[in-house]
Amino acid sequence: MHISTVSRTFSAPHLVNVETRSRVLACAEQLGYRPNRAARALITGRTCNIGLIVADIANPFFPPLIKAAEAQARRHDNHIFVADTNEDAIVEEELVRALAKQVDGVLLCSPRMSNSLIEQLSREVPLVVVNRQITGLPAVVMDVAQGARLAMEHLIGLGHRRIALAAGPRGSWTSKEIRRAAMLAVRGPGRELVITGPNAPTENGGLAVADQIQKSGATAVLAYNDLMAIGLIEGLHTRGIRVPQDISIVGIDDITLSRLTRPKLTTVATPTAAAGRAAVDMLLAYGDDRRTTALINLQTELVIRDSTAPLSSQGSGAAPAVTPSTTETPS
Amino acid sequence: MHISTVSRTFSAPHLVNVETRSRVLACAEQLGYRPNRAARALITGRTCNIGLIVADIANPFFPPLIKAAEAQARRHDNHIFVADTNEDAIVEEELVRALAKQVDGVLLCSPRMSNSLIEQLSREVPLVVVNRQITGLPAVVMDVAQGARLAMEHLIGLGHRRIALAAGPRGSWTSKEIRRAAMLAVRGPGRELVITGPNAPTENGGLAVADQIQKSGATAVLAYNDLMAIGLIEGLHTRGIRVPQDISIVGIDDITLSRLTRPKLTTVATPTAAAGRAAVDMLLAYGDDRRTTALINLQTELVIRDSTAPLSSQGSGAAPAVTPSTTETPS
DNA sequence: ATGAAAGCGCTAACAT
DNA sequence: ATGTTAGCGCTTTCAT
Repeated sequence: MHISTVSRTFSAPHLVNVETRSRVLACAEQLGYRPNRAARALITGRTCNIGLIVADIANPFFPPLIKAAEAQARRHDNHIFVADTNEDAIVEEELVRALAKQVDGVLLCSPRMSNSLIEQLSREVPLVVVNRQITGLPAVVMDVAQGARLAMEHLIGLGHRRIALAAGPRGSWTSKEIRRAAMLAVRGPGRELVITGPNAPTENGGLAVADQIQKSGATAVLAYNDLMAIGLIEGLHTRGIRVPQDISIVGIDDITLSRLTRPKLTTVATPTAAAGRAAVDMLLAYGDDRRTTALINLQTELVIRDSTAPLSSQGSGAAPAVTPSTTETPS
Repeated sequence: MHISTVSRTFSAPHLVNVETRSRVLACAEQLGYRPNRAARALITGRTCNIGLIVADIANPFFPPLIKAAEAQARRHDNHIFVADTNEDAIVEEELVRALAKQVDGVLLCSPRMSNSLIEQLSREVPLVVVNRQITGLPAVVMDVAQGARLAMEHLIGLGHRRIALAAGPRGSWTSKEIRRAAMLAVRGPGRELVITGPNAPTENGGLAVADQIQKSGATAVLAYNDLMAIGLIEGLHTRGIRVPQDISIVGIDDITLSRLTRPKLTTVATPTAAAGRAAVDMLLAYGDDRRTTALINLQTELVIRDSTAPLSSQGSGAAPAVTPSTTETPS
């Protein structure tokens, strides 16, 4: 029994006699033998590894995506390299190049690079982009534009007329989409959209815009993501502005946290786990017909909780609640 | 200029003429050439990859650890495979074996396997264990025993006498440590420790014990982690029991979330990022002298926030607050 | 159905 | 300081 038979037993079992096969398997079992995938990759060109590059592992938006992608990859006997760019476009590029040789493809989540750079990199290694749409590249996006529209319609329906948008970081496709959709949705007589940003997509980013929001006189805010929304609520709280009594806040993402804060956050739910799975599937399907540059657009939905309220029950906007209309008794 | 010179330029630059070296580097730059690390690993035996196995990526305890480990690994030009066991010991074993050949070592975070299995696996691939102490194996642990003691002393200092412990999952070393320390700390005249569990280390796990906690008559609870503590607060809330007025709750971990819930959670802060870094350093130092099985024990500290209060200001324990002593006026 | 041999991209002796 | 050679563990023709 010789080495190539062993190889066939693992990579093309049907080519080997049933009996020999089981003999090989028995030996392997006993010796704890497993084919070395790196060596195999050297000749087959397939590493069975996937790179997953995210902007910030600790941002609660990503872990569900990473978890789902990892599970899906493993279902197809692939493993996942995870890397964190710290929201830095330079690191991002370097990371793709560094991983290129040891993976079959890279999942680029919420990239901050330029389109042209991404296109260039996609010539060096198969790329699937998540949360961004680039002509000619396979992508998985979540329909945040629709989500932003729903959020704005919700706020308008509640009577709000002056609405603020706390935009996301520079280079974020998602932020641009939200901005575009928000402008469209708010457009109308007597309505106004105030845009602040760019902001860091974090709690601190939200804290930092509280001041501008207060001054803007907006009675409602759509934030780039839940983390910012939560920071913003904190910031407004310390300024004596109550949510939702004085101002309504809507987030985006529906991270686990948003069900647990007080008030519970009204938000646009994005299907992050589904996105992770879809991205992996897309990458693994790359080989089958590589010219098809698919685009998967996942639906979002508005989850109404406690951080939004009708304008009528509110004070006169983001100014501290010392106006006549706010003569409430403590309850 | 020949192939081995190119190789040397990258792996032993000092052995090649300065001029030739820069010529090689220039060419490489122009062609976008990078040494294939898988091929290199085949001969050197070093993959420059590290496996990181966690119980649940989506559990907010892990992302800061993963992020720190990834950053530290990259600082040493290593990459990280991340895998998720879903709290399943079987998956855990399979994962270690599957990764063994393509990494220089594996970081096993909060493993649920038996000690003997872990010892066996450590003979197949260098292992560093996080959040668990196994004689003879390099480990990074956080001193949760000390943390649990601090938490209990805090509660006792507040006048609590009947204290509950909401234990963690079966197989968790951390849970055992906490239990041991809690029993020691609570021991004393007129004091009693009520233990419930094992429980899932999640919000749902906390929700699920709310009932037992209520019936236990405890006036304070130490939970296995913040997630459980938060779930427990929710569960108690729906039963009309207020935290901290009716019952005090302490969590463990100090995840980001615990600063953002209402009430803000009193908790034991565990240095997860430091643990991630330390574990990577330990693994990379493995080669230097492999017999040294170090143990790093990181300090924890108590962070007092709003979920704990003196017994005197509380109702008569976990029973609904309809006792005479709770005749408070709304404020 | 199995064996023999070449070669994936690289490094590490060993020459020169 | 550079070239030559063998071989890491595997897969894949090509023979048999």
